Amino acid sequence: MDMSERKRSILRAVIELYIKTAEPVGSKTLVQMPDFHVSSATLRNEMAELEIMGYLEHPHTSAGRVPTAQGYRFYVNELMNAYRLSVEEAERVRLAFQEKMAELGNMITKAGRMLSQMTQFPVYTMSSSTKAVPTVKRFELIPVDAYSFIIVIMTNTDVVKNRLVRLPFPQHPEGIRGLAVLLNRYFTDLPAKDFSEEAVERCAAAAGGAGALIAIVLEFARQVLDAQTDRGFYLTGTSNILNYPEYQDVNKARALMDFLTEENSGKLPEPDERDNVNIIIGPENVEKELRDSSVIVVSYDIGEGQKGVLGVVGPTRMDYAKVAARLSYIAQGLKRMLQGEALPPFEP
Amino acid sequence: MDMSERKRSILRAVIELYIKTAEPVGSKTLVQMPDFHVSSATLRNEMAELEIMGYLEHPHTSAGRVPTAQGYRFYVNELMNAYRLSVEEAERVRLAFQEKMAELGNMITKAGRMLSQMTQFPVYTMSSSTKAVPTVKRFELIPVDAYSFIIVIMTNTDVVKNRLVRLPFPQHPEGIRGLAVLLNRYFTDLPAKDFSEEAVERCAAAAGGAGALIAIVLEFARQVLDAQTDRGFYLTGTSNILNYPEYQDVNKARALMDFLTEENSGKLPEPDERDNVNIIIGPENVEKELRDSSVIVVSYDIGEGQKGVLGVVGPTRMDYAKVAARLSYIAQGLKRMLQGEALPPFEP
DNA sequence: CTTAGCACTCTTTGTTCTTGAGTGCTAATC
DNA sequence: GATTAGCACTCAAGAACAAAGAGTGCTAAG
Repeated sequence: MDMSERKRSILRAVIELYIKTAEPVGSKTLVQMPDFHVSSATLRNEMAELEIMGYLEHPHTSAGRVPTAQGYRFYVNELMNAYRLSVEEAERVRLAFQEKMAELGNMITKAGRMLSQMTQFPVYTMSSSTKAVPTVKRFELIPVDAYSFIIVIMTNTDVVKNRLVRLPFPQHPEGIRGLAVLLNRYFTDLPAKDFSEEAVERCAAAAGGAGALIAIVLEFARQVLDAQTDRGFYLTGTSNILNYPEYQDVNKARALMDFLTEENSGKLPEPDERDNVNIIIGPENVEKELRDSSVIVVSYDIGEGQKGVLGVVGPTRMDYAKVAARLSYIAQGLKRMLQGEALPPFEP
Repeated sequence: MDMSERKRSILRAVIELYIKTAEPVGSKTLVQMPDFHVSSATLRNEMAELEIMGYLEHPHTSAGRVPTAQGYRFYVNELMNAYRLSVEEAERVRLAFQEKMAELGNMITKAGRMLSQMTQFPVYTMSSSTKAVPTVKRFELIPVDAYSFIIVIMTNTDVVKNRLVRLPFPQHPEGIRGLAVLLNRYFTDLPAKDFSEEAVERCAAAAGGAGALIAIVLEFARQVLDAQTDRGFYLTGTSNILNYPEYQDVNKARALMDFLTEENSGKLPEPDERDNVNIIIGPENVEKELRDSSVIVVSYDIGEGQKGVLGVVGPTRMDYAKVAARLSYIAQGLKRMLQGEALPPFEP
């Protein structure tokens, strides 16, 4: 049984109708469409064959057809027309970008919120370091007054963090500056776990009076380096799923929502390849909690050694073309913003 | 009609049963309790009076009694026994604090997650500045190499932020250090909106070649100061509400969930007074989206000029005593952690 | 004041029946 | 050989109805 042109267009019609209505599609509905000039009986025969081929299924005898995961997959790979944002929509997004991002706050967070609002689906964002082990590239200690100084730490991932430290005893600014030199000598380009006791002692010996501060600085360095492996997880719009009939069953909704949390951020799909929009359909998901849902996910470059991940979660009946288009548009904008570029009216 | 001792204990029993079961409480159920040595008829009479007094109500003729908001209020004010965490529970929390907090990340966030897990309700946290207008207390510019330097900004709220700036043209370290002095002269203790054109020009004139960098530094300062008014909102455990029968109606659940978002953080209850556990019952809420729910909220001191808010949202049928106890226990722990104290086995 | 008793109300649950959408199959038609 | 008309069949969903059960309010007696 081969995939005739007519079968393809029937399959496409069934899927697109089902995406819109969430109702099983029957032969009668199809016959009313202007696209088909055949009788309902013919459509029934074709649909029966599509069912045998695995693209459609049947909740029960007297119901219309519903796409299977395999059906969606075929649709995504072969049938789907690329969705192009309308000029208005693209412009609206661009303006929102300009405006919202100017408010500062976390740009990534804001972009996630925008995307969720546009798609009406939950959206997750995270960033994951691609550089293997984070190390300190440079220590900087700035004396503020006799009782306090600021630690500034730059990592090999070009992240800069600081902390104001208050001391219970006065400390000479020169001692602090000297300590910085020593710290840079002993502890740069070293993963946190290699901050050895021994090195601390040698450094303390060289530092004299300021040696007592080493532990404080290194503790902060450890925290910063640990935070580098942090996934910076953010999630919005989960409650949107309650809008869709597939999650009217509270248990299903809860199962998905419980899964979509920071704790599980490591289990959420990440794209296999940079800048590629990945579509994972229902049972294709590794995690069983996602097997009834689909995920569209993309990654984008941010700074050196870091990539960002942006994903949309929804029912398998999801307008893949539209969501993918919006997702990649936002990712594109985000990438530019993060690189500090101005925002040209980028490609829709 | 006065509130006899017996009425009080009947009211308490009804409320506590209803909190446990979410089922209307009838006279038969009460008569089975060992606490009452009267007949069901007597209980019925008493309950009818409690209903007239406004503490109970009746979904329909043949149903048991359900507490009204007024009933809960009376319970909270007069009837409720303070709930004391068991030693085991307190100890468990203390250990979790020690462990989880050591992982760093945002302590407040972690505490929120713990509380949500303990109560099985959604929890929100935010911090709000109590100091009126944020200003820069001190600018610090650290030259890194000819093409880059780090801006460090300390605010009057003792927040320190920094940013690495790359320049398209080389800049002499001395010029940068000189600029720092000028910035501190012209722009400290000044709200962001008073960074006038005029002041920028005067400063630029004095700075010479490095004057071009003023705009960059001030832009960052503006961002930092704006972020100071940020509420640092965090929310967890929203999906928990789906566990409770009062939110089995998907529309109700969605209404609440849609309301519980960052955008509405300003509308969420904040305690009237520092360190006081506030209980807001159903219709007592200002926001109509919360009128079917209750909120327990507390604030705690963090650093100077900042207070933190920690709140729990749940159905009006909520174990007020238990939740309040847990909430304030966590808030207490959080406060200590944030003040950098070690964790003694604090009061349950 | 308390309680036993009883009629009454209203929700909940289960049952049965009907309706209608949609199918699969067969036989006739192009 | 592909298409179509026709028809019997299936099954979910909804309506209508009945029965059960929980709980009430009231009355009259203790």
